[in-house]
Amino acid sequence: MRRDVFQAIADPTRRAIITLIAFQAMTPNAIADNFHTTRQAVSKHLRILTECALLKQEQQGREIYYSLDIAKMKEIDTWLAPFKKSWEIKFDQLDHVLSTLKKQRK
Amino acid sequence: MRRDVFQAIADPTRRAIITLIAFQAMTPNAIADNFHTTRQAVSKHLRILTECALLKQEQQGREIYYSLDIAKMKEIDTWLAPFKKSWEIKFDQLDHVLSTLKKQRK
DNA sequence: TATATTAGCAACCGATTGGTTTCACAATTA
DNA sequence: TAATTGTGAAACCAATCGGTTGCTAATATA
Repeated sequence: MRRDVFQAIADPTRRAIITLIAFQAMTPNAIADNFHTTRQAVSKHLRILTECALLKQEQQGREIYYSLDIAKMKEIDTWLAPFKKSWEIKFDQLDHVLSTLKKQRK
Repeated sequence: MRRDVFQAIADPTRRAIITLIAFQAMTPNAIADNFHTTRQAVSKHLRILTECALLKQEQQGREIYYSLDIAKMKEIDTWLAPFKKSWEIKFDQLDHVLSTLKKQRK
């Protein structure tokens, strides 16, 4: 089945899973503990996220650790990039102020 | 009906519409000319995009011009921002950090 | 060896999706 | 005024979605 990153992140539960495992790899059971659904439902979400390469699997004994593939997340940003310029121009002045503040802090 | 930006951009036709009208406002008929679907199908997409505030309408006589609300597009970038930091680090560096963390966990 | 744990798959279900055709209505134009 | 044009809404349809329950396979543990 053809999977699309944009279709994958359309579901709020899947976005929550992405945020959840962003820092550390987790097993399906551990992930499911964070949601009010069955383990099987979460398993389906993991399948969809894995099929579009947003998630990587690493088997450890009978456990499978799922982790986020940051490179694939960049795909969303790539699509967004052309539009991004528009709002960056709008907040250009603010950006300038912020970067100046950062430099001063360092 | 509850509309979500992420659900809105999940459809490839809707993403194409966004790209199409990014530069200039267009009428439903003009937009529909660019797709192999009926005008009514495009009208539905425009409704969904408008409901989640990605599109703005401007009536001119009997014509309605649709334009992109760039500010709403930023919402996607906002969700992406925390992850963005990860891929902005050089990838080999990130890989090193991650593998070190994994080894520490074991 | 027997039992418990971890995980994915299959079948089913109601709701939603994206599409179509048909229709209604307002604004332009002949 | 009558016909045309631009648009949205309604009704319908097959396909997909997110969820459930029940099952099987593999690994770990008593």
